[in-house]
Amino acid sequence: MALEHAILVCLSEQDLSGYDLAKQFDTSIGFFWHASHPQIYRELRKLKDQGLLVSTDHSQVGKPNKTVYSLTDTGREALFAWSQRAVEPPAVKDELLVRLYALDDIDRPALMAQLHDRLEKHQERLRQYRRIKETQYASPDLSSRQQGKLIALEMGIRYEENWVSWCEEALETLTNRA
Amino acid sequence: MALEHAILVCLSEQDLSGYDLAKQFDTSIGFFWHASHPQIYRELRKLKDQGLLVSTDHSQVGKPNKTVYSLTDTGREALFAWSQRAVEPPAVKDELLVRLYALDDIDRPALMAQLHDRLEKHQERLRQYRRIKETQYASPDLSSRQQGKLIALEMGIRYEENWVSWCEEALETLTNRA
DNA sequence: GGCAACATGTAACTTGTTACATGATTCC
DNA sequence: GGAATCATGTAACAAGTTACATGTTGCC
Repeated sequence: MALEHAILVCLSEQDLSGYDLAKQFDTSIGFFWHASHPQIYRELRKLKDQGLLVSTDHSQVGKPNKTVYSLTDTGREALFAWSQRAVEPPAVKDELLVRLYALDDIDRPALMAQLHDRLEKHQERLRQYRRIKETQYASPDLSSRQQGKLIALEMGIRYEENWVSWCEEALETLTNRA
Repeated sequence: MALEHAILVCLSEQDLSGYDLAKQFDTSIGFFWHASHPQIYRELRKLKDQGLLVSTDHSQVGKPNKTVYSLTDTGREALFAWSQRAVEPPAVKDELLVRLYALDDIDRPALMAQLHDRLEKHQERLRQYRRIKETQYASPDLSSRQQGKLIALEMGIRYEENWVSWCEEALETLTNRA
């Protein structure tokens, strides 16, 4: 129901090929809505059939040709209409938290190792977000589009900070009670 | 790949019917791993076929009969083996954050209303988590199983606190820049 | 009698993942 | 020659949602 709209969001800023979109969904907007390339190509076909996108072939020098997609007026209207619809908070789905529910029946040392691993991953992600903020959003006057992205990025930063401190405390608590 | 394991986690604590499991996945463990009832019944059948669960019919007075599932030894081993496998951090997927990426092309007043709505929902969820903590985890000596659940609940509380403060700040920023 | 909660399911569909498949170009 | 990156796809499967379907019991 919504990869469709996330694609419209990406294309509202600039025309992109499937490959470029896949890269966006692996970084940038991908921090808040991930998608794999088979899913993207499948969705592009559907959106084109619905008339929300048009495609044009671009030949490139030194690289293989690519098919670039652009929003149609109908596509931009669909994006606007979608933006008016209510959204539910996303459901949390985390295997690590589920494992904590069975603390008696799982491998404790393995869990500790997994918490360490998570801690490191969230630290790395946090560094990445902070780097992006410094390099791309440091200017005092941002366009409103950039402003929006920055607000989302702030959520990313807090989210990772939260994970980092939670992992640290969880490790401490579990060590003391071992 | 993992509802299967979340069910094993639930049944490692106590035997449950499909209906009871559905309730757990709507509250409790459901805060960290949600599942709908068709999915649960489908999974129970598979787990039973694999020999990880057995079912027994329980006749009840004053209520319809139910089928109660219990872990087999194989099931408990599968749970332990799963707990040793590495876990990836879950992907964030949030339409509201995606909308911020297209701040120029969406309905701004609608977005503000959605942020208000989210704020209220996260506040409510936070109240709920705090109530659970006070009523169910206030005791100084918790079993190790309860300890684990409390650590997960702490994540839930921080997660919601984070959302609440982010929503407040996002609303403020967007109001000033309107 | 009607509603809410209990209890269990199926069918159809959408969404998402993994593995496979192909071929171009650039750089070492 | 081989690896990396660019570029686009298909096929099969797994996971998740929504709507439909059925019947019980307790309570007002």
